[in-house]
Amino acid sequence: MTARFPRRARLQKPGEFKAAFERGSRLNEKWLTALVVSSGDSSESRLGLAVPKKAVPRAVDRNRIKRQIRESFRTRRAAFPAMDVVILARGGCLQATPEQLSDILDRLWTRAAAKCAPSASS
RNA sequence: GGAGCCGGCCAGGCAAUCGCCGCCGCGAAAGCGGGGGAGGAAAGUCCGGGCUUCAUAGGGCAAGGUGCCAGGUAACGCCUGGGCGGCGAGAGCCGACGGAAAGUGCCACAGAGAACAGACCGCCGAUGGCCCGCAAGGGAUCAGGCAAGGGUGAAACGGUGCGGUAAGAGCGCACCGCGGGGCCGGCAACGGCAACGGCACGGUAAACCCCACCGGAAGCAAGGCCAAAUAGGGAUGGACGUAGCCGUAAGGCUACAACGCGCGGCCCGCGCGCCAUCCGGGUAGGCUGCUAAAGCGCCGCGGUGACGCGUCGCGUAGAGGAAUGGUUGCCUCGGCCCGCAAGGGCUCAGGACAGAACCCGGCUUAUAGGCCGGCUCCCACU
Repeated sequence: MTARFPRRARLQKPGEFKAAFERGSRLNEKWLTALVVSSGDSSESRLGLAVPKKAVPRAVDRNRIKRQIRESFRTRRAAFPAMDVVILARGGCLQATPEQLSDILDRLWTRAAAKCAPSASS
């Protein structure tokens, strides 16, 4: 289970996204925003992606950015507490190099995990 | 060798490893194994179909579209062949390319005049006047004639030349153009031929319009099926005064003879109140539509060709908050550096345009680098 990313580790239902957007804590970094909520039913951490067409007009770029985020999540999620995270891409994220994006994501993961750790431990 | 034209094709390669999405097999499951997993444009959504639902007796009109002819096709605004016009030295390329003799409108500015036209400059002044002269004749230009030349314009009521004339004019002639008819070739668009007619008929239809053909609407979030919980609807049956409390439940106890709601202004009255089963609608959710297709490839036959027919082989992504990727190594191409060169080195965020969403046929647009075939022109050599 080291670095897998099966289907159940994703947010799939509109309700799950809605919960993150309405109740989640917002963590802002350059180009990306994370919406974190400690996951209710699942014991694993789950990821949802929101890359709006407005922020990234071309489909190729949207796919590329989603893949980069997923890859980062996949390799690190074993250390995460049970939480639901929605990563929201904002305008300008196309200018980020893969290295920059990866750094930003690392910061977001640690911040998100810190946010959820106390509630998960209790 | 250089310059260019046309058609077709590829879309960095191999390996290791960590992942993702379907399918098949094993497994109770976790998972494991096997095999498959973006494009030539998947894009723009501009046309044409299939499929689906709704509408529709039949037919007509309208909106909208198409527009040389013939063929191909399921169909098309596509493709092929042919015709005509334009461009190019050529290979070739480009063209909304039906009708202006059905009608209506418009043709600005400039210009004298713009559609059954017109005389600014100009030319002439033969003829009739005028002046000079004896006369022959000469002169100016009043009447008048002309439209060749100048000038305007996108366009000036055929063009060029010769004759002709006072000057001119299709006035006459030759050639070219034009016209209607004839003959010949062609399925046709159209082309050719000789004679005839002195020329009549300006342009504009991406202006209205006329003619011919097409022409119902919306789209896979189409549409079909299954269907939890909660609330509500209907039917049937049962229990039964109602409310509270106790009990897992069957039921028991207490209180009131009364209550609440609906019908109604009020009373009487009537109905409902609890439980079970069934039915239909329908939400979340799930399944389906969903990929075998007007499919692709080889060969043969028919056809100038688009394409058609036949044999054989292949069977090719199906997600659904949406997979098709990350990392590393080697090679390749590119870039940069060194070198006269062969070659060597650097190891770079360098590798075009771009990501399927029901499926096909087209069109249009984007596209690094490269390969193959055919053809044209120029230069050199033999």
